[in-house]
Amino acid sequence: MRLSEVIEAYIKELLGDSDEFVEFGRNELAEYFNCVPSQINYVISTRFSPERGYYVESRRGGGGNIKIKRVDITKNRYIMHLINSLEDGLSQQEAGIIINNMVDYNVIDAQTAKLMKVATNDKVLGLPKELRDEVRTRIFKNILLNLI
Amino acid sequence: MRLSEVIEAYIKELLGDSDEFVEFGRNELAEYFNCVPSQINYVISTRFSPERGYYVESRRGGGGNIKIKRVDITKNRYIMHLINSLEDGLSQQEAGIIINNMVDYNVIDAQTAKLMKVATNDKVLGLPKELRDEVRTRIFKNILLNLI
DNA sequence: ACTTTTTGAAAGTCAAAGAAAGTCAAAGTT
DNA sequence: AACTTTGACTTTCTTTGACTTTCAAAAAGT
Repeated sequence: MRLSEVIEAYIKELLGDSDEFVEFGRNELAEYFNCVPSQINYVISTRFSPERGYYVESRRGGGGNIKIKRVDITKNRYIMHLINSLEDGLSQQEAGIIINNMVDYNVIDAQTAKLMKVATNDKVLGLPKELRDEVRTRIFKNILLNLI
Repeated sequence: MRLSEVIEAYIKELLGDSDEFVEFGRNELAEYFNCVPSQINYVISTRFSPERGYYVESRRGGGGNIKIKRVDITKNRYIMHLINSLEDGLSQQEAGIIINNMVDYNVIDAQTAKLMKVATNDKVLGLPKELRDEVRTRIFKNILLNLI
């Protein structure tokens, strides 16, 4: 069994059924599994992505840590489906259409829609096009995930 | 738990909901938490700055002390003040602290706070640091603008 | 008595040290 | 070829401590 799979399983074990954050120190975990700390990052980025229904947060510095939360993907199939069907490189226009649809379907309210539009707006992001669409996609997916 | 957070929580506990000054000796507090006095300054400057809606006064010399008060302002003024006082190059941490304060001040609800945190999160933005703080600041400011 | 000086008790500043996590590419496996 | 493991280097946040500034009360000078 691959180490990354063991670590993946361990974190999922920690997560259990609850929809709470599970929290740990990267170095602790690495020590526990006798691997380099960056192995943990590898596991997180390959196994705990938004597409798979996970939201990840972390802090550096003294007392730093990593927090992972599992979103109950059965709870909102519509949103999960959306997340998985999103190509990388979402344009502002596409995002806008999706957001409007969500309002129409009462998935989000007008205020949330507005904020989502602002946070995925071309001018606000203000990056070269390729990068912009990439960043927008990440923001969009993660916001979606947190709406569930 | 980080000492700085414990101290932050303690001071907020002291402050409660009242709009009175809370008053203490820097050295006393440092002694109470078993840390160097300048730790208190660190907490104050990172958590209780004017930008975050606090007013701080202090006196040196014999019988010197520190007084902290929550500034009571309306939502829109709070937001306007925030927008104007935001430096370019906001870190995730700073954004997070400000968002938490907005919740404390009942300027935004928990759901909006979450959305804002996601949209200003390092991992979600996933850009090289120079760009990241810049983009985050734009997103943050524009969301604020749209809350008015 | 009334200034002026001293002195000690605070608080402030700032940079260095410490403690985590992140990145990225090279090396190893399957 | 694709996936995994490793490690050197970077970035971020916190803690610490030496040094500075300020203030008020006591001491000293007039």
